[in-house]
Amino acid sequence: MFLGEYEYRLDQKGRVAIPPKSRGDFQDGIVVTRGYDDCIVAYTASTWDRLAEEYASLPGTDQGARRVNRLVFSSAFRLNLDRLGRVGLPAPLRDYARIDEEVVVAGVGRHLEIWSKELWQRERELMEEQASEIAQGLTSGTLTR
Amino acid sequence: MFLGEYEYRLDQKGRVAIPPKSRGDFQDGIVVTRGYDDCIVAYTASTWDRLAEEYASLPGTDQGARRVNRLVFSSAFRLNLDRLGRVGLPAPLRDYARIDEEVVVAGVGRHLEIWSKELWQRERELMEEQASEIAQGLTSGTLTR
DNA sequence: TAAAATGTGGGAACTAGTGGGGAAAAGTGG
DNA sequence: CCACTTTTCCCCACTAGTTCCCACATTTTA
Repeated sequence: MFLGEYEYRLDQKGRVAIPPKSRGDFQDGIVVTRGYDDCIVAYTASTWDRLAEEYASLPGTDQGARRVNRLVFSSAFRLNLDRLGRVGLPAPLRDYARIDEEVVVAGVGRHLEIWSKELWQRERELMEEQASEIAQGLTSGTLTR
Repeated sequence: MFLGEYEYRLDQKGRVAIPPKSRGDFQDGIVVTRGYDDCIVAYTASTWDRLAEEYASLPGTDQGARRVNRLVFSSAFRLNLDRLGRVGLPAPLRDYARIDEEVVVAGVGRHLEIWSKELWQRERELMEEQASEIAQGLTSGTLTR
């Protein structure tokens, strides 16, 4: 399980460090792709394989499904960590997530997310707002039992 | 079950002692994360695993649920006590709980809470004010059943 | 009162973060 | 098809931060 929040700095070659505790999970490869909210998402090889199967099983007759497939697969890059536990972020993803130099890597359960520090801080505020609302909704649910 | 209230002092490296009686509960690891009211919450490994499962079951398609996941998992750090029963508090959590040097560790049933001493004292006043009111409401409720 | 345990501080070894250089591969133009 | 240029990838070195371990002094307990 991926946890925690870590600040890193992109070097001049566009590489970012992966938190040491998580490096072992990416020994078989790391798949970076577009996340939903202007961030880059990183899956382990095995998690990606499972996701890819699900996406691939969508009906090819449906235009929406075709578009989803196009986006998902064309946005994904299968890479490897270098010996020092870094990964080079492809330019299209860097642009999408508006990453320049200061970066936050966050553990979100089954995947990592890579954010520009500025966007992360903005997102954190939104998270806190929504968390309190949603937490109230959950109060009557499973989480408090 | 965690009980009691203990004062400690953060050392220069950001480490805080865990009350001796509770140390055994964290042998398999300690998960520290953001609490709701400017404090740090510490769960045992097994308690955290149960919580994480429930959170992970939220739908990934809903933006609100994604934000909650982001907040919950990125705020949590899985650590270990050192041989002397201390744990190093990650900087993001220290900042959030405004912890500098004087710290209160409080047992709150299933989890521990780590407070800056100043905030704890303020919170204690609020607790005492509200406790009598709230207790009355609860008297006819679950607590007495 | 004595012994054990605990809180606090410091030191050393190690790990991790960052930057640079060289080789291989790919792309481009002749 | 070949040669040159550019980019990408891999490896290494240096520095800084972190973690682990130990020692001391104070407190608690028997």
